[in-house]
Amino acid sequence: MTATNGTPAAGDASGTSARHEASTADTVAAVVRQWRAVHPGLDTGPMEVIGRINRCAALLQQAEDAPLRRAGLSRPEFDLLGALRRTGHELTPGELARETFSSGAAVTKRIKQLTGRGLVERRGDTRDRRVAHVRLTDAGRELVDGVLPEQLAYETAVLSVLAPSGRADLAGLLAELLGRLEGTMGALRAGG
Amino acid sequence: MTATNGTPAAGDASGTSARHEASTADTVAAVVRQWRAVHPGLDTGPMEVIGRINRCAALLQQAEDAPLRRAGLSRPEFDLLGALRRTGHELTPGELARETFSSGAAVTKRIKQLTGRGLVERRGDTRDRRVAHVRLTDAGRELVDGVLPEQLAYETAVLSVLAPSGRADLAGLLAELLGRLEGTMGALRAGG
DNA sequence: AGCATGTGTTTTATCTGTAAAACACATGGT
DNA sequence: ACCATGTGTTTTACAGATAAAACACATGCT
Repeated sequence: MTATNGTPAAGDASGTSARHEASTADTVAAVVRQWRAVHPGLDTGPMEVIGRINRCAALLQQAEDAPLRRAGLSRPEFDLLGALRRTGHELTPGELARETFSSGAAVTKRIKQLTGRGLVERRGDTRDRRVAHVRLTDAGRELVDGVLPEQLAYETAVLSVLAPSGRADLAGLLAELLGRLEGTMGALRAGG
Repeated sequence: MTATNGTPAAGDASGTSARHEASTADTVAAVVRQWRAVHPGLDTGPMEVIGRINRCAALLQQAEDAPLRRAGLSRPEFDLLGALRRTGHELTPGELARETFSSGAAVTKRIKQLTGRGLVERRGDTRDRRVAHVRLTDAGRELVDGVLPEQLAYETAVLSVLAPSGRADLAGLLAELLGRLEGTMGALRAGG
């Protein structure tokens, strides 16, 4: 254990240490401060949004795993079962892939897994024999219905660190960002 | 701070709230609507925040991969190199693991990879022969310094779908959430 | 009917991350 | 000095994801 580095910024020679977000001490703010010290010319603004979204997502997913794992489910598995539950009808593997934002191959594996555990069932389409239809078994539906309230309660507890108005504002801003993002995402493929 | 848009349906129990979010048609809103139809009693509020954070993170990471992959880097690799660059000094594998929020084993593999490509170098500690010290090579530093501006420009372009005030509000709210989350995360292990 | 083409799904090869064990070494007590 | 214990790092075994190819079948053209 080297005792030489007690303070985060090792070489803050110039007095350009901005004070904007000293009160909210999150890790991303510290990282941004470091970058600004090394590259004073760069606009680090986007980091404060994107870095925090990524970090929040990582922390929240880790937290969400807790109630899910008690039910023996991974998050992708729960997403698949949830898609079947909330749509209320059968879905094909392709539809499930689109609904859960994962690849077709991943969906195939998950269906195989979940079928083996008796949570979903498959049947072939009678018209088009390429396609399959996947539906929840009774056990699968009961599992989802049992886990979802726990999941939501847990999420509510996690988000209770924010005031209700803050939660609403955050949901609104994220909705705006996400809506525009999902609409625009094809426009900047090779841009820069 | 206050959202300047129409108030998003935070706790609307009656099912006639379809119009508010018709303008911001994001996928999460549709999913939440489906869940409310199936389970009218559940408070789906947290989904609108957490679901959107997860979805935004997925979309943004996919987008960020573009400029990174042109440099032949994955995001975890860039995070490792970036940690070395922004701290300005050598880091041990353990420090790198903490700094990049990944496991020690993953860091070991990445270091091996990046060492093979000549982007980082290792040396053993002379005092404590268990620990290693990792530093950027000149090529590694140049690669980071070349990629970072592209990365930030790309992120700026992606975030330009939001107004500057919206970006600031979002960054502030996420900072608050993240700061509290990072502080509290140990308190609700088995809670519900 | 026969064939080219497109679509839905699965398989294969490969890669990355993780948990748990193994390993290497320092440290402190005796 | 010796040993028990703790810490930093690496290895191992394995689960999971992906891209690309393979596969099965429908559809439309001739």
